[in-house]
Amino acid sequence: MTVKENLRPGGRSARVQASVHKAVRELMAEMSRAEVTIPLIAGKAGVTPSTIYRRWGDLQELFADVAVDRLRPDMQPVDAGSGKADLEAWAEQYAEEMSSGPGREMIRDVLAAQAGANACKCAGFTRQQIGVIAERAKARGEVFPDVDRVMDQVVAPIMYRILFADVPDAARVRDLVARVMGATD
Amino acid sequence: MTVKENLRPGGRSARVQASVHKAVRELMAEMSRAEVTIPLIAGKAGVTPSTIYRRWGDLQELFADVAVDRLRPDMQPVDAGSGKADLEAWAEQYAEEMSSGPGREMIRDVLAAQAGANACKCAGFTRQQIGVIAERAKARGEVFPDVDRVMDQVVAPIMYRILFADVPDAARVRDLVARVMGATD
DNA sequence: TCGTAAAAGCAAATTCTTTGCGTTAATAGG
DNA sequence: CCTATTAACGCAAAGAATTTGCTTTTACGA
Repeated sequence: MTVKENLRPGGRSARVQASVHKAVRELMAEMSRAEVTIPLIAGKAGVTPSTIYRRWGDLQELFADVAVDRLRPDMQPVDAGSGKADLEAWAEQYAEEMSSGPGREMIRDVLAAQAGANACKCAGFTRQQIGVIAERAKARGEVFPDVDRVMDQVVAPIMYRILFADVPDAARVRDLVARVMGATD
Repeated sequence: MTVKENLRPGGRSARVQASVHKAVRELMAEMSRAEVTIPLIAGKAGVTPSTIYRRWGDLQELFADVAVDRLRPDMQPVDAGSGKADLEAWAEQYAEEMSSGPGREMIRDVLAAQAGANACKCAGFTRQQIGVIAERAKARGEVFPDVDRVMDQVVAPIMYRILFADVPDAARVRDLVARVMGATD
């Protein structure tokens, strides 16, 4: 049931994984999530259903695997001149991406999977992005809050709202950033 | 696919719902989640599978429905003498319950369902509990932070950690409470 | 009491999932 | 360079879950 982490780039396993992931992404784009089935994915990917069942176990694990891939940041946080501006820009984009339709579904896919590793990985991505902003701020000689505190006071509230309530708007995100940047202790 | 909200207490629908919920809870107690199937639940509940399929749609929606029921608080927050003590006691218990094995599974069940209403309802329960603590504090003449702020700075970080990372320990929870109670703005 | 509509039962058809076995392909050792 | 080994895949049949049309039951209101 476990998906191999380090596949040789040219190996057969890697090719299968790539074509299955691609098939999932394409099918998700053209139909609702509930209509996507493993036989359908297998057909589009050019593999047999049993291959998918054996490698991923079930649809949820496969979806989670694909979602983590798509949630991996594709670039470093933009440099907006100061730590606060960097964090503000990053947080606004994060909130927007994550609260979009596809964003919410990817998060749900990640959380729905039995293996907690995927969710941890996502939090790791986020933490790393904030780490970059923090390092940059410190290199400039600025004071910048601990990464853990930013996770607690900015990332967690955004994600909580997305998951359990409404979509956080830009003003609220700025407010969260202002609060964590304003704290002096 | 939608489950009726207000069922007549003695009606047939209410009886079916009760027996199905009971069957789900019992089966979850005696076997792993992946082994619980709709035909199994139907058998235990004394209904036919098609009844469940028609009322809930699929296993995830049914699980979410049961989970919301179980996440509903069964009592008011205990009075520990002061707003801070109340919040501390409540938050510690909340963190403990939610990060337990069954707690995590219930949260995942709620979030995995397509209908976002269940998740909202859970956040509503939490908000209401905090509201009680806030009212009590204000009745005592204490200053107490806004409920939204407590949600952002205490509840959200706890939930984020449970979902995406590790289990928050009591010290960290106390730290979150201390911070939100210390803020003066 | 009777009519009505919503919900449940039943059962057949369809679709998905599991599994045993043979085959293929990548890797390591000679 | 060639062969042994092993992990992964394809195939196909068996088993289980899901869907659906139709009938029957039940609660509620006229």
